[in-house]
Amino acid sequence: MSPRTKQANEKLKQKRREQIILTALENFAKRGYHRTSISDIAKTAGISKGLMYNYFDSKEDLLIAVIEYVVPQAVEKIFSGITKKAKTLTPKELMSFVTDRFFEVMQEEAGLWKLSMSLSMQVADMPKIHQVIVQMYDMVHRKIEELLKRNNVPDAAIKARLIAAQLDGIALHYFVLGKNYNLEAVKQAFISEIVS
Amino acid sequence: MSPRTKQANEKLKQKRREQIILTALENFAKRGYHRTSISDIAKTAGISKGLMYNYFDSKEDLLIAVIEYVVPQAVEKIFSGITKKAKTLTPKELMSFVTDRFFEVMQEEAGLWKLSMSLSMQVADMPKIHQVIVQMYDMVHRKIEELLKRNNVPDAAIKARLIAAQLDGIALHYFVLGKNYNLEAVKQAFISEIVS
Amino acid sequence: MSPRTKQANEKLKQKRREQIILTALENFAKRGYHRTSISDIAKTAGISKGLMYNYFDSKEDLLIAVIEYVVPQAVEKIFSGITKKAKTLTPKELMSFVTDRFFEVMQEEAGLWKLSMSLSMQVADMPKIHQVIVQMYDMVHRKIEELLKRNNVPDAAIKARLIAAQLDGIALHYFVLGKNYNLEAVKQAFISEIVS
Amino acid sequence: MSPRTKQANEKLKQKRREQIILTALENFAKRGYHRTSISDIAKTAGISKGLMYNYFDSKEDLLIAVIEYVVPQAVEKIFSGITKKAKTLTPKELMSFVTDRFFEVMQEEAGLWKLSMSLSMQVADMPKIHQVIVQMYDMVHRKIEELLKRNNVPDAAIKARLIAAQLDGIALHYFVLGKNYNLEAVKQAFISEIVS
DNA sequence: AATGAATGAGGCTTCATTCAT
DNA sequence: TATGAATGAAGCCTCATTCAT
Repeated sequence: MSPRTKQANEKLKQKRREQIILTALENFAKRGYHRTSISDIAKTAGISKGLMYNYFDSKEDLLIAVIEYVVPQAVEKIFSGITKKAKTLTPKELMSFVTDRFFEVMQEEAGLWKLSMSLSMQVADMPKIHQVIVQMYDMVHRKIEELLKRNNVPDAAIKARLIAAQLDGIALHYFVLGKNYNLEAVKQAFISEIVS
Repeated sequence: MSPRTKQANEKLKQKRREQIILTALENFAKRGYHRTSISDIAKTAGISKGLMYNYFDSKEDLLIAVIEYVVPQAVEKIFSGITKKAKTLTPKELMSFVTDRFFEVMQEEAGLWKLSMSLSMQVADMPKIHQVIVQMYDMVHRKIEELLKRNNVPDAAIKARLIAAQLDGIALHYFVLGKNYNLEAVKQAFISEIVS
Repeated sequence: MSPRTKQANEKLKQKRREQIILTALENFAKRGYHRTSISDIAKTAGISKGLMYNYFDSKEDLLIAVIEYVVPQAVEKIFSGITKKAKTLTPKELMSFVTDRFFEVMQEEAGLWKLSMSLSMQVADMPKIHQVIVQMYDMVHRKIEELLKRNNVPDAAIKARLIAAQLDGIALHYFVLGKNYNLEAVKQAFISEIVS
Repeated sequence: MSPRTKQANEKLKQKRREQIILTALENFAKRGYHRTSISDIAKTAGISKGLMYNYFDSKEDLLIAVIEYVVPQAVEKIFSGITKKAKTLTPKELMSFVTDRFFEVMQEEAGLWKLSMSLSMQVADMPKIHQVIVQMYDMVHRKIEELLKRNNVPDAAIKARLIAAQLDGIALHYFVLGKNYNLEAVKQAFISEIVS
């Protein structure tokens, strides 16, 4: 009687949701949130504008969904495998490993990174998004802090903030300056400083 | 009509231009570029929308003018007085002095800072603005590099990039996290690391 | 498949139809026709949007069905029992009885009442609905006229129109002014005038 | 220097405002508020949609403006000249005179009348408009009450409500039934009742 | 030089209706 | 019979830009 099984339907919906989110990220990353229209996204996703609103209540909601969907994945990408490696690597090696992962993911997910950075600066009047972004930064701070504690670094909390700032700063400059930025050299310098 | 009048006019025009630019910065900083309308700016500046277009061909042109006018001033603010101090301070003291200035200016000019950071991330299709911003970052890199060279720091070029990144990263986090960010502690930690 | 099943089905369909109609009335009454969506109604009725279109060809058709189904019931409510009472009550008592019923039903069915009044004013391009509403008013006029004739009131036809107008006018004002309208006092005044 | 004098400009703006208001009334009256789009109004008024929003902040604001602009004029039309006549006519003649005016204006301003009646029933979620309409009904009630007091009618307040209800009810029925409603006869009956 | 009325394209969103399943 | 994903037209509104005055 019922059309499609509920489960199959739910799965399809989930797929569609992801498709929209990824298309949105792609668009937002390319032109920024405000310069991207719902129309753009729908067109890129090959669906009608109206359908968007079956999945997300508003453009802002879509943005939140994008961030909430993609950011944890990126963070996970960076820090994943750490627990396994934790047993075989020295703390310093771990730190170096994570840093490497950071730079890899930053380049792979440049769109996401740029988007969240530009959003970070202009969410004063978008409280929901502000909150999501704050949580994201907090999470990263905490993860780095944990790593430092394993290394018995004193003042791990503040030190974590310094390191996170440096990484984000490098990302910022890399995105702005592009090929003119010697990312590899900066990365090596960063690692050798950290590990020293 | 007379040459005098022409000159006076020219001066007046220049003044007005500056006034518009500063008003625009104020508005852009407060609500972001896209959420600020030409109407808003004209109203705040106390002139008509029409007149705005006698001074700037488009909204984007105005944005460029803002960046071009204001960014060098901020950079100058940070590094000004350095040449004078250079004679009386040790290199390390100089470094510490500049860092202090950086944090002061960052807080004083938070609006400008946020604006240029958010623009930095989404200038793919705004080449003129991209160029201005690139120059700004380059200038800062060079200034820090000079300072480091005075301190006989090896690899001054790369080191300058690391420091600049860290400063901008701290600014980024500070703007996002606001009161929840312990700027003072981070700043002290940064300085003591630099000077060590 | 068997005739029995067909009959049962038919009955079920009828039940469902009524259920949709009543749900629709409830919704239309609460938020007005235009501010109520088919989605709203389907959700409230616990069925799918698609199924709605098995029962009604369009939203306007549903509206017509609502009016056609519900209005006669309300009229009936007011005048029901009259023939029985006619034998035991004096004409004046009857009149008073009906008036009481009118005010009762008006309050019980406020939603329906408001809906049909607001529709009454803007049916220029909805001829079907216009017709239903016209019939309703005619029916009421005739019923009142009959009552008056029993009372040997001269010019019963015109008088009926005056009374009907007064009742509807009171309803109108009551709906608009709500608690600020002293319905009880007005009602008493109306009855004492009628009966005098 | 300035284009047009400010006064001339103000006058033009006022004219335009009125033009929009009257066009809007015409449209709202014909098809109701919800079935009339801003587009419709702009088209009828021969202006762009955007211009509407130079004069009114929203569609709802426009509706309020329509009512506030037009209702007092209609009320005035009905009750105007009363103070002059008050000296030469007996109270009953006055009452009859006002009633006549009511029916004239109701027919002349049928659009406005229908609009405000239909709105009356569906403003539950438009508080601003509800308020305006309540005020309108209050005003009429007070005016009638005053008239009755001159006639030394007891219970003038309640009586005024009854009369107002009757008049509005007649209007309601007249609008619904159109040519099938014997307005002239009803009117005569109403007047003779009132005056008796 | 200066105004601000006017335009029109485009943005976000809603919703009646259809149709594959 | 029943679902609800999907469409697309239409609605309200904003705003950069132009232009008559």
